[in-house]
Amino acid sequence: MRTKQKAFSMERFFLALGDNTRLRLLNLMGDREVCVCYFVEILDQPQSKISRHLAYLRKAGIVTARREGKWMHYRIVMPPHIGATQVLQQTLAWLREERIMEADRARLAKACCSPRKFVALQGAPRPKVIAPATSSLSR
Amino acid sequence: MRTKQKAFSMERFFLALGDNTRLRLLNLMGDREVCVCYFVEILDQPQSKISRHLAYLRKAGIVTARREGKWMHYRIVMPPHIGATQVLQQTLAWLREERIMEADRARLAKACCSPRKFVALQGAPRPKVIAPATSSLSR
DNA sequence: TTTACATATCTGTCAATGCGAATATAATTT
DNA sequence: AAATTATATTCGCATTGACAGATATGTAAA
Repeated sequence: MRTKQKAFSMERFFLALGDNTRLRLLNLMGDREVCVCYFVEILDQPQSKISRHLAYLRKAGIVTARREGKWMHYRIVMPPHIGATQVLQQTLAWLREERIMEADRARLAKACCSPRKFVALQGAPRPKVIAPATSSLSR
Repeated sequence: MRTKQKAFSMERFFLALGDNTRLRLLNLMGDREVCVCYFVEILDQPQSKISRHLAYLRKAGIVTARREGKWMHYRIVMPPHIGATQVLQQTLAWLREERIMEADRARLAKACCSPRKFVALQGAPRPKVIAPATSSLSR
């Protein structure tokens, strides 16, 4: 059983966005579900670092995880407040406009199209576009 | 001469929003210019704490200060990136919807209407609505 | 059940930030 | 110029969070 979630807080929400690695992760997710192994390859950072930041985002209520065999897939979920949802949408739009973020997305696209070039990704499940993330409020 | 500003960074921008005191300050400013003494009274926190957080917001490029005699007035300025501007606007909208933030604004309104009830505010310059904050981009 | 792989968590260290208390600076008044 | 008012900065300490490296857990394959 998962440890009890702290109540959603505005402060925590913004703190979660206040780290470059986490912003890069959110940018890579965008509107799709991405396997952890892709993050590790694309960002070229130690796996433990990626995992820690994903956990942080999860605790802040910004992403959720789904296990599929030995792979974990992460995706963005809209937070339980309209206001937060709209801020997050704007943030994602902002990410789409940043050069560095664009470069990350390009590397991900490349890895998806020809995973053979990324030895570590042989056989890993590809990112999949998902239905537009909805706020937990708009049921 | 002011010490050199660090370049605007997305990370820094969100870190600046990731503190409850700073969110309350931004909420009180909204679309007006507010004197430090009002913040101290309304939030009922030590002056040094208020000042430190205002300095943080200033360094993050989210507010500017203007001196008028012995009083300092702070106001929100839109950051030098369209994306940041839009996120900030959404954030302010979100603040307007939060209960606790509403209560702060109510106290400010009260202090403005009858500063006599707030001894410390006798003679202090009242908050003034300003032209809608514009991004430094849209000159 | 052993092994291998993917991911998560723990450990120790370091830097950043929060805080109250005290002090410094700037403008105004006396 | 001294005293007063408004605000800013500094100090010492506690907390948080980032990091690399080591280790633990969960799942599947052999």
